[in-house]
Amino acid sequence: MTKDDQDMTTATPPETDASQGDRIRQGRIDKLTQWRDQGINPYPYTFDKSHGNQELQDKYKDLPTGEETSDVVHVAGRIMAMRNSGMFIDLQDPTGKLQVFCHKENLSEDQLAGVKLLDIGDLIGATGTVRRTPRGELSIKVTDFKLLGKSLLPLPEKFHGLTDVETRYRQRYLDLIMNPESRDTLLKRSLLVTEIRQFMIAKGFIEVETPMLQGIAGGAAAKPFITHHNTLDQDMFLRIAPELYLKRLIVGGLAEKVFEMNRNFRNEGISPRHNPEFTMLELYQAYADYNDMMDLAEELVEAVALKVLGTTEITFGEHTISLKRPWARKTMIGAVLEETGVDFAKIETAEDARKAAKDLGVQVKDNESWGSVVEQVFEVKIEESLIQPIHITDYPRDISPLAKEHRDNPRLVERFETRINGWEVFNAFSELSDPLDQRGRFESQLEAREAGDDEAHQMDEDYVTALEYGMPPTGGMGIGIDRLIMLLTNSANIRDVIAFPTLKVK
RNA sequence: GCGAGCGUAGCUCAGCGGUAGAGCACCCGCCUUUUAAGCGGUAGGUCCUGAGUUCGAAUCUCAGCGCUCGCACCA
Repeated sequence: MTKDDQDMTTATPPETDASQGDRIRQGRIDKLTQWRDQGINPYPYTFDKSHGNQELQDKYKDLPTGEETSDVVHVAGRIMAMRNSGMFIDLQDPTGKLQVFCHKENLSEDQLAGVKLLDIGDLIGATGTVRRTPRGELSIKVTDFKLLGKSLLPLPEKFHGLTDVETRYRQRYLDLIMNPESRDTLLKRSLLVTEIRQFMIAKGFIEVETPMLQGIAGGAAAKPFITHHNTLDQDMFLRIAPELYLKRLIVGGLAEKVFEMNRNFRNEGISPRHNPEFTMLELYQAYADYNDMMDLAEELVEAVALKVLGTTEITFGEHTISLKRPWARKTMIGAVLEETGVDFAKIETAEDARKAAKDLGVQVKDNESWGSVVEQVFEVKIEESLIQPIHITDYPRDISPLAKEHRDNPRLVERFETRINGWEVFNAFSELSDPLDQRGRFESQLEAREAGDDEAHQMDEDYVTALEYGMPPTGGMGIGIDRLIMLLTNSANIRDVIAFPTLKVK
C-alpha cells in the first residue's frame, strides 16, 4: 500500500453536507481500512472454489429439511442480502443463490468481528458444511470465510431491482448483478453463438476473418462510419458487410465453404431492432445455389433451437412460432398477387408499377424502379403479417446488385429473404459470378448514387477483377444474429441481447 | 432527422404554484435459525441543467442535455 492509498482510505468524518451516496461510500472505505488494519487484504488474489451455487442446489435438492451433512464445500460470490446482523447471508454467483449461515458457534471472535465489516455487494468466499435449515433453505454452515473484494457502492434495492432502462444499459454490470433475466439472456446468447459456430464447422465451413477497416464500404446498401488512418493519411470505412471479401476467398479457393460471424457497422438510426454495430453471420458455399441456402437456413435454426432451447416451438410476445422444418416458401410477386390481387409480373414499366402501387395505397417516389415498387408494396402490405418462418424468394433484379439473374426470368434474381415474426432474419442469393454483369450492376448503382441515393453500392474494381479470374457458382447467405437471438430468447429489444449497446456518450 | 412522453434520496416511486415525501438500502441500538423486509430508532436531496413568468417554481413557459416509444433509414 502506498502513502497515497493510505491518505485515500484513512477515515475522515463524513462532511455534514456530503450527499448520502458519498457518505455510504465513505463508510465502506472506513471498513476497508479496518480490514487492512487487521492485516487482511480486501482485494486478495485467489480463492479455491469447489462448487457453483446451482450445482449445490441441484446436488442437495433431496436433502431433507433440518438435515445436516458433514460435506465440506468452498463457495464464493456476491453478498446480496444479510439478515440478523450477518448470521444469514445470501450469496449470488453466476449460476444462482445460496444461503451461507454464519453462526457464532462456528466462528472465532475475529471472524465474527469480520462479519460486521461486510456489506451487501461484497464478494466473499466461504468454507463450511452443507445443511438444510429447519425453514427448508439449503445453507452452508460457515466455519471460515474470506473477503474477496470489498464493494464501495450500494447496490440497487433488491425487491424492485434495477429497472431504469438507461442505467441497465449504461451500467450493464449492475443490471447483471440485479436482474437474473438479463444474465439468462446474455448467457443464452453465448450458447447460441457457440452452437451456430459448431453447426457451421460441422457442415464443413471454415471460419475466416476479413477486414473491418475497408477502403470501399461494399457488400450492402447502407451508410458507413468513416474513420481515418493517420500514417496512411487516408479515410477508411468501418465495414457494412464482409460479403465482397468472403467471395474473394471463394475465388481464391481458400476453401469451398467459408463463413464469418462478426460485427458490421451501419451509420443509421437506432431502434428496438437496430444497433449501429450488430453481429452478422455470412457464409458462402461453392457449387451451391439459393435453394441450398434455404435448406441450410432451416437446418441451422432448427438445430440450434433444439440444442439450446430443447424445442422448435418458441414464444415471442403474443405469438407462438414453429421453427420446425420445412418452412414455407413463396415468391415475392406471388405473395403480392395473393394479398393484393395485383400481378406485378404482368406490369412491364416502372410507371405502370408506380400507378398500381398508388392504387393500392402504397406511397412511392416518382423515380422508383419497377423492382423497388414491388418491394415496397410487399413490405407495406405483407411483411408484418409473416410471423411463421417463410422464405420470400425471387427478388427484383434492380434492387439486388450482387445476386445472379434468375434462371427463368431476367427481371428477377435468385435471392430470398427469410421472415420470422415479420423481421428479415436471412438474406441469401445465388451469388452473381458473371464479371461483366457485375460491372454493369455496379455502374447502375453509381448512377443511382449520382442521382442522390447515398446508400447505393460503390464500384469495387478489385472485386470485379477477382470475378474476372473466375468464381464458381456460389450460394451465399447473411444472418442477422442479434435478431435471431432476440427471437430465441423472447427479447423485445435488440439491446437486451447486446451486452453493451450503443448509447450516446454522456 | 421528426413527433410524443419521461428525468425528485444509492434504488423503486409519490408530490404537480405555498418550508421536499414514502418504502427498501445506509448509519446506530437490540437480536443469533432468518429469508422481498428479524425488531426499534436516526439521518439522508443543486427535485437533470440554464433562462423566464410569479410575492413565491420540483410543479407553469422556453431552450439545452440524457433516456424511452413511434415515424423515417435499415438488419
